[in-house]
Amino acid sequence: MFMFIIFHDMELRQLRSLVTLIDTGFSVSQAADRLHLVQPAVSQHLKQLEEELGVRLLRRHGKRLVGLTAAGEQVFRHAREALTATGSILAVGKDHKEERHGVLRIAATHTQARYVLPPVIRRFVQEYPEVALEIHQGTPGRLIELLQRDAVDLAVCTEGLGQQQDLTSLPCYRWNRCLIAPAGHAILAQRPLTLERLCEHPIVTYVFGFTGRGNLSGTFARHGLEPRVVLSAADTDVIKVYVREGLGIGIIADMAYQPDADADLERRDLSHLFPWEITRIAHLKDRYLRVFQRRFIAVFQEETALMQRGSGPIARKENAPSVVP
Amino acid sequence: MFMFIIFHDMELRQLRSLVTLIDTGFSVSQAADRLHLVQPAVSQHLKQLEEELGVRLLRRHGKRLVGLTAAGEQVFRHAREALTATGSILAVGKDHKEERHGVLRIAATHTQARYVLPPVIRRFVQEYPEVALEIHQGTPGRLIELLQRDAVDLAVCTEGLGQQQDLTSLPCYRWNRCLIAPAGHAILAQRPLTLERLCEHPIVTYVFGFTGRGNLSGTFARHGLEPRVVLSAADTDVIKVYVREGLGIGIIADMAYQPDADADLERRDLSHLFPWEITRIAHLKDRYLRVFQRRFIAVFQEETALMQRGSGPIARKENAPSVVP
DNA sequence: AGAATTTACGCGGTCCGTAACCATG
DNA sequence: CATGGTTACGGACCGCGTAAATTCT
Repeated sequence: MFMFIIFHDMELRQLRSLVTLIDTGFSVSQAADRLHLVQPAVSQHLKQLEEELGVRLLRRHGKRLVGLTAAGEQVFRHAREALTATGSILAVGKDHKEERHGVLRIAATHTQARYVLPPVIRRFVQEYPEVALEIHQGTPGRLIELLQRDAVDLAVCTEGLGQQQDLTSLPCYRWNRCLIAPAGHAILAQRPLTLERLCEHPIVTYVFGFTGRGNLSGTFARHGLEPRVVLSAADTDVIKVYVREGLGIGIIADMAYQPDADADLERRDLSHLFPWEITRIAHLKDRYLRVFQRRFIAVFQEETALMQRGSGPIARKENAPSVVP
Repeated sequence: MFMFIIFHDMELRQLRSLVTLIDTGFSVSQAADRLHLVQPAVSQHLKQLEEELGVRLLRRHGKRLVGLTAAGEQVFRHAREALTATGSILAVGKDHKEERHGVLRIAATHTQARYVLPPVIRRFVQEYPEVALEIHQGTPGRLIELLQRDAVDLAVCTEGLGQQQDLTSLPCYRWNRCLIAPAGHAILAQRPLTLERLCEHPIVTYVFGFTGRGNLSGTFARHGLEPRVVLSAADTDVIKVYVREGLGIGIIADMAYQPDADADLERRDLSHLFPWEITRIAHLKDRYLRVFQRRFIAVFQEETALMQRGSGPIARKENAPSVVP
């Protein structure tokens, strides 16, 4: 009779199952679907991981998985690192194999996707016609989540990127707000525009958490003012509609005003009232970016710099700080 | 008849084979030995990697592997990241399973191992009697290599750590040189000691690349002086022997002078002549350090700070800058 | 009861080791 | 011809899918 000591190696699929489990909010079946496996397979992966490490990673209520233990949190972090690294290896391979082919998955807020990205995309597809584009839209919080779970490659975003440890972000351009009102509106005659005067009118602007709303509300609050926001939307187009309806004056991101399409609305710069916002482009830290992904970032920076220099819809007094890392 | 499209996943063992291949200087057989596999297995891993990525990773002369391609370099970097991450996961497991058990692999130069580590180790083994210690010795360059190939956990080192991108290092204590000479030697009467006076005598000191020899030679050179080094050794003990023999005066790291054992040799401080050296403790970047490994670093910092405050062999005027990151 | 997870079991694929083959210095 | 790497092949292992059992909502 012999004793066989069997040595189970930790494998990548087990880590994938763990990470996907967490991405799905601890549903083994959903994780299995995403991984194109059946539930028992994923269950087994998790069990194997816990067995091999000799530590419970998952908190359970009976058979339901409800969260991570302290050990699980640490393992999770390193598991994501490992998967990022292996993903990078695949990306390196693709880059050297067919440099001009691939998929570019971008996530952006509505304002970015609608008003900033179009010229960038136009130039990019011209340069890389064989690269398939995916544009995802969502709140800043959601964009970050998409990056973290590697559902997108790049995110274009103004808020909430600074504090994420696992992301890298590059500043691209800065913007501020402008006022829009139907031609003939009383506020258009008032010079200079002050925070107080804005408060005299009903306001239509962004929902909190979208497109710099935090800094906007904050600025009013810091001056002890309470603007009367009659409607808030996630989406500049919606704001414009209601400003046209006469519901109130609009405060929108300046790059969202289009001289041609919005000729019926008059525009006033508000950059003397509110802090500048910096729009950044972010990706998973330590992730290998394919050449066309890096190129997209460069095109984005070039196009937005151009936009700020006044050849685009927005004329600005000073030159933009064109940031290149 | 059906077409079966078989999807080969990249696996960790393939990455391990690639990384080990490089660590062994591109010998497939040696890599296989280290991995406890046979040559064909490793060969297959490498082939599978190249096939799946669709890119040549290895440069070949006939069947001999001689180096990495550009793509191989990039893949290698990320492969090491992936393995570091999975190694971290195993370490997290061990920490939560048996926090006080494990192996601590330290690499140090001779001076550190002989004169600095002993009191640190004494305290550490008292606190963690169940942790097995391995102490490796080597040149600074070798220590870095050992860290990079994950052959040791920590390295204690004065030179060459700053420039390595893949290592993290913490400054621990600073030191300078001292002069040693047999009692009654002419130089002991000379006050103050200057670089010029040192040059009047034959010198015994460290080999270039060891224990701050670079800065030592550099200092003389910057003053246009050329010391007459009659013997250089990698090892303070050897230097002491020849100083006792009367071969010359010794210039050694100050923490290597031991008042009791070296009572026959007189010591003079030389910190007014040479730059201070900072000894650091380094580990692989992004690697998870087990609690007792972190504790070892802390003990090292505490003990060396104590040493510098004058309760150890070396009395210093000012308090040491106890650096905690 | 029903949804979700774990246990049981069998098949197919594959991973590694042995052995033969090839190339280089 | 010896050293080192690749190709060929077979057996053991195990990972996944199907199906039954179990447990919590």
